[in-house]
Amino acid sequence: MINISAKLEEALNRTLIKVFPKENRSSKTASILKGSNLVPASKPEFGDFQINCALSLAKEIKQSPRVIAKQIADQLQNDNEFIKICNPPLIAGPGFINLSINSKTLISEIHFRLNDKRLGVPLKQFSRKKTGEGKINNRVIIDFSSPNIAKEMHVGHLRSTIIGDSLARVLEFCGYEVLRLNHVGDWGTQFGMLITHLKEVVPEALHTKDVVEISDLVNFYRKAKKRFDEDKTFQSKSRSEVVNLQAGDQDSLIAWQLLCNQSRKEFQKIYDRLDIKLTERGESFYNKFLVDVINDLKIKNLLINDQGAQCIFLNGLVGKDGKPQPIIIQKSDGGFNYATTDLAAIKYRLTPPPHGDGAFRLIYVTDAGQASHFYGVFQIAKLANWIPAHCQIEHVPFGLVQGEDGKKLKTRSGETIKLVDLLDEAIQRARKDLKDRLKNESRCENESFIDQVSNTVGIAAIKYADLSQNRVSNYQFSFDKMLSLQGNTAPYLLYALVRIAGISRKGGDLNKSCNNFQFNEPQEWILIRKILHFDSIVAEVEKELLPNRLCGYLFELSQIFNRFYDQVPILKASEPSRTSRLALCSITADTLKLGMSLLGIPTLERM
RNA sequence: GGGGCUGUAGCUCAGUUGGAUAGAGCGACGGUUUCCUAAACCGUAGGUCGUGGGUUCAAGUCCCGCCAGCCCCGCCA
Repeated sequence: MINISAKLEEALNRTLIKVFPKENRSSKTASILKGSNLVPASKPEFGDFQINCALSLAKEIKQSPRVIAKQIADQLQNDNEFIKICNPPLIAGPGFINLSINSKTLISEIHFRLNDKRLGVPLKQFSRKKTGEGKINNRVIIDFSSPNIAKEMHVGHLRSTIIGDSLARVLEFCGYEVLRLNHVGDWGTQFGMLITHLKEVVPEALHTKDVVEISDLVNFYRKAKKRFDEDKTFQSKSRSEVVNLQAGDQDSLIAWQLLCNQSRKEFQKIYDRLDIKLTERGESFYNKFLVDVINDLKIKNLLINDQGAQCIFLNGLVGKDGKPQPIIIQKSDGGFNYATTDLAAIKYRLTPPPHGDGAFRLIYVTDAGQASHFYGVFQIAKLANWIPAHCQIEHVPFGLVQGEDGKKLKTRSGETIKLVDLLDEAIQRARKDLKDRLKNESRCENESFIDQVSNTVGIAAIKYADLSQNRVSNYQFSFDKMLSLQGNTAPYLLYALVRIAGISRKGGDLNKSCNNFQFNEPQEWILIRKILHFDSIVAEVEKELLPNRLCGYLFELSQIFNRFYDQVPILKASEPSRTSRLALCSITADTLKLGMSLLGIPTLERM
């Protein structure tokens, strides 16, 4: 109801100018009336929107809130645009004005939704600031997932990957050009030992293509790490290997590529299963810009040499000992660290093409533990003037994944859980649930149906459980809860869609149009109002970057639909109710499908 | 020591930026199936919003203090 609320807002502003002429407003009155005075109703029984400003004005203009509310309400009814879309305002409680949209307007919105693929969600209007290519700049970079080369993806990558993907989908839908960047850990000291180990174990890999399948990279990493910890000679070889690599030695680069490619294949398997698209651009990409970062900071007099390291001291950053806390940009041995790389990345991402990405909004989806790191890095970028005024850069933090014991999620033996295993277990459990149900209901389905359903349900459950929680807090991982058939879970939402598909199979034409919809039941009106809220929810997620708001909405929509389905006959209803109700089913299905797709979750016809 | 996040029903969590009697789900208890998938629906019980102050017509929400838990803090990312 974004367009309706905009119209009401305009009508309200016209009204407020009449009731409180601008020239007569005290500064306090003006500040109260500045900004939006129309808010969504706090409860359904209060209507669709409410106006609260009578309460805040009472003291200032020395009139009772209800008297003020009456003046506003009376004046609203003189506004032609207002009376077209809204029922007469009601004054309630101490001085609230409750507004409810009239049924004619609601029905015409329903007609509009039936033919609108975007379901009322407007394309975002971007600032007219141009990119280097001369287009209006709508480019956003979302930095998410970011596993480390030669290590397996584990639960730690789950939230970043799932939340980042959903945010990318939402922003794309809103009209952004989204660059999804996978900032993989493909550079650093660990490559010394990996390459040394590789050269010794499978030397032929360097000169012959595809002779090595490092099928278990983790194992490979472990062995290299073990040797590094135990063997002094290996250690020194590894250290010089890092130097070789950074100096661009041919063999070292080949070995490095080999490791990266192998990891890439492993990562891709997971991304394919999760249906997540990412552009890989690892840390190594920024190597050639690191020196420029140091030079630029030097020129701007921001660097301080402290014990041989190039540092920046930010105001207010204090260390354990109470002394100012530096951020190290260049180590005393001349090497760079992650702060340097992140700074180079910010610079590159904001620089217009062809020397950078030219994005105007940067989003980093990483765990909350990195909050202070990003705070520091963003501050430095600001000090160095790398962030143009129209650009925004934000860290989107999320909490830990915990087990049902409230502790960090681990296997029984205390090891990190592999992401593959997590997906497999969810699917396998979904499969078992499905088979039990088929047996109980004496249904018979073929293997491919069972595969498809359990796969979809399992992945959906994992994604939805993560997304449905406010990302800031820690999240308690539980297979039982996420796969449960009741409550705010993926299976519950999927089931609502399956019910609608069932209606369609049993002869309900969901594409039939009609121009005399008729709704008589309260369940219908509740559903209509919920459906029409979709657009403002998407707008909210775009702004707040909180996918759980969308999940909460979809769950409530499913609940309201289930109630409607349970209490109001559809196929057996007489016309025009039958067609009217089928239309509601149709838009509910479209809304659920679109909403789920913004979460990165596919849907089913039967389950 | 400094900083961040969290604290809401037995459990897991919402709470749309200060609005009306604080909401869901699970679990518990009770009910509903000649009818579109009952994987559903309806009802009951359950609260000093960690705590103490403050701001105001109005505070779970804003400010200050305190308590508890988790996380981060010099050459790892």
